[in-house]
Amino acid sequence: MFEDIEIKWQKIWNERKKTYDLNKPIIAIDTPPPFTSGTLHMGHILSYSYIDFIARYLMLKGNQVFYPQGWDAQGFPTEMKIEAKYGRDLPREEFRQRCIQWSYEMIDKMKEQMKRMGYMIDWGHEYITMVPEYHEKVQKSIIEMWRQGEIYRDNHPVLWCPHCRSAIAKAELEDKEMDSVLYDINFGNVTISTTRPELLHACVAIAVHPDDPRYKSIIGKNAKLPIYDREVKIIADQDVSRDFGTGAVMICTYGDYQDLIWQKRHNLEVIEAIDKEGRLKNSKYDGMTIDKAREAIVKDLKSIGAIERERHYKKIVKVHDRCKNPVELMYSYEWFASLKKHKDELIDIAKMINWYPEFGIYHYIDWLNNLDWDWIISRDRIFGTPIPFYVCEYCNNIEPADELPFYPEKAKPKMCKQCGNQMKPEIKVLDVWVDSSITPLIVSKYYENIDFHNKVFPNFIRIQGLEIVRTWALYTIYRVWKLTGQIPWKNILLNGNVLAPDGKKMSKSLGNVISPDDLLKEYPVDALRQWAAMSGALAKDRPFSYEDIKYAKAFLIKYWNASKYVLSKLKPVTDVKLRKVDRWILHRLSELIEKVQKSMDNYQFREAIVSLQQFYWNEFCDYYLEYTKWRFNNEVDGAIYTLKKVQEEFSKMFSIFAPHLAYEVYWQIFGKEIEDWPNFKFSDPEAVKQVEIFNQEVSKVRTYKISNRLSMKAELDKWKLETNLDPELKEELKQVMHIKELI
RNA sequence: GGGCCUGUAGUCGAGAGGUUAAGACGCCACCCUGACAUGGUGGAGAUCCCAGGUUCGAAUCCUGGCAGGCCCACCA
Repeated sequence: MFEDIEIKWQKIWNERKKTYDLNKPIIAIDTPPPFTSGTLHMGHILSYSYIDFIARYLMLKGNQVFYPQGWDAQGFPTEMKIEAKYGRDLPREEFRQRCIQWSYEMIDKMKEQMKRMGYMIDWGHEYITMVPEYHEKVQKSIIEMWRQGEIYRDNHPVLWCPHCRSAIAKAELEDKEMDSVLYDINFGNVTISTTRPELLHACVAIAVHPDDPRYKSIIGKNAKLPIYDREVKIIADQDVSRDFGTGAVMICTYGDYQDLIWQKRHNLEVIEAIDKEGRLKNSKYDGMTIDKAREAIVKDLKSIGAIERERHYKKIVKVHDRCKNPVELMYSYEWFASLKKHKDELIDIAKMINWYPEFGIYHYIDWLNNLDWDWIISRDRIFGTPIPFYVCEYCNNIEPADELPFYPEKAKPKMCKQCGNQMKPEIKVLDVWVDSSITPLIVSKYYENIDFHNKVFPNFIRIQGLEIVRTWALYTIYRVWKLTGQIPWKNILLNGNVLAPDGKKMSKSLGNVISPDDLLKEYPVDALRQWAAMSGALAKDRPFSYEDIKYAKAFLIKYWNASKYVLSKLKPVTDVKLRKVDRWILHRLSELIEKVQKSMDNYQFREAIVSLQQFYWNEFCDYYLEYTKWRFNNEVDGAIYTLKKVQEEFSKMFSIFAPHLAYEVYWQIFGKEIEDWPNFKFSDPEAVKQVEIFNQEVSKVRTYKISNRLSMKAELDKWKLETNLDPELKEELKQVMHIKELI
């Protein structure tokens, strides 16, 4: 129904080149570069609509708004797609090219969707993380941080998938329930419980609970490993669970995450138990796979009578989401950024930013307080920004690349300044969060145009999901602080997830996914945008609501029809005499402007859109419009002035949420585009008071007519007035409700 | 186990010390009244999760429960 209007205005907006007057202030917005999956989901619609509301509001208020869009192209999901299509054996460069090509196709699709949503993005300043120019900026930033001592390479425990032979990120873990056996193994003076006897050779201590009466006497003594005949210390730690197994545990480096904590806490030695292919090392079972070694050692332990008990139970094991194989903790050379040592500083910096909602900052603070180690910024992948360093394998010296962008395949040879040997270009790539954590600097053109940067920085606002506060927001604040000494933005706004209507997460497997494209077949764009505004409190997960979007569509139709009415009545006015009802609605309009403004200043989109809807439908259409009808036979200029004024100012405000229709309506009345925010004030409290009583009287007449099965138009000979009305409103009542005489 | 968020008609939700506790969906009845039947008008429907406390006054503030959700950690 409104499609022609949508197409008309999108064409106008998208073909217009945006220009900026550099002599005036500019407000920059840091929007999320979406991962280039090829389709926007409801969560995208929610957050990009939020951004657009803010951008349009700020623009109407007279600001120059700089609002570009980026794309987070690199990373694991794209590699998976390409692997699925072309297999695992493509040469690196060809693989990368395939990824790039695929990403461009996806970007085109998503860009079309964004344009269709009417977002006023400045497409002249798009950025894509996979292009050489972007790589260069990321690499520059990393080298700069390395110079500051923020980046280092270290041998460090990482999550390792022996099957894929790669370090993986915490986010790539999945839980899997597996059958397991808990063995009680006798160590002489103590019996420990373990599910991983094959790690016995990497046992570096025994731990018991400090208050466990069974073991109090042996704390500090040694115990002897069976088979290996090596002695380890018995230590106390409050993390040991007294009820589990025997209440005594062997600490191995590393059986699991808890082992790592204990090793650090008690400063224990490290024995590497498993190699990168998942075979044992430093043991009597070297070369065996983990499963084989477990079988073998259990047999050996049984033969010497060291196993006292076996218990079968189900255990949750962390597996790699890609191959479903158990993940090991393992030493590996990786690159790190020194996040942890700046904990307090980073909390102080975050407090300089306004968080909407305020509790968002606690997600940030809690995460920082619970950080176990620094940010691992390297990945064993292909489709990513190369790490711009050379490494000397002989003396571990590191040198940054001389020419950027740096690609290891094309890197010039380099000799180590320390030992004279040939250095190796690093072939690992950077974590994708390294790419995306400088978006405020990309937006502000820090690496291209320092004058522009100085002008817009810190950016006005960042909008992002609550669940990535601990990654994107944290890494951005950290990196931008180190690179520029400033906060990245003055404000940060957090949005929640869109759930399925039943309150569950949308997922393909549950078949409850609602897509924007499907909705747009049935609902106008401006309805979808209103849904976003109506969807509620910030940073709160909300089920998708068909009620809301249906209402939004109905509201658009209402607005359109009322506009038709107003348009049909318009004519030049000369003698504007305002009646009390005019003064009432103008007063209410003036209040509405203030209220919506306040809501928008606080990013309360729901409050703003609901105020607009309620005013327009329940006051303007349901009452005021009806009050004007009889006047077209008489003195009508006051009504025309008022209708036009409400329509004008309302359309301006409504255009934040429903730009297509609002611009069209405004265009039809004024022959130009909306260009500013309402600047209209009107106050007449006395008229408001009287008209509110009048409205109640109207209701009474309506009730009477209904209970007597009369049409609203039916004429009444007499009506007994029980309240005191002004003569003008008495006349109004007679005319509006078709009453001959008031008694 | 730790942190955070949320409990208001059948459903969704506004309200943030004083209102007859908005509005929407759904339900019932009537009305094609000069834009709109994708509409209009009216109606029924709420011990504002529970228990204490602060206050002249609490849905609103405090304390303690109970329930749900999210994130994190998690038993070797």
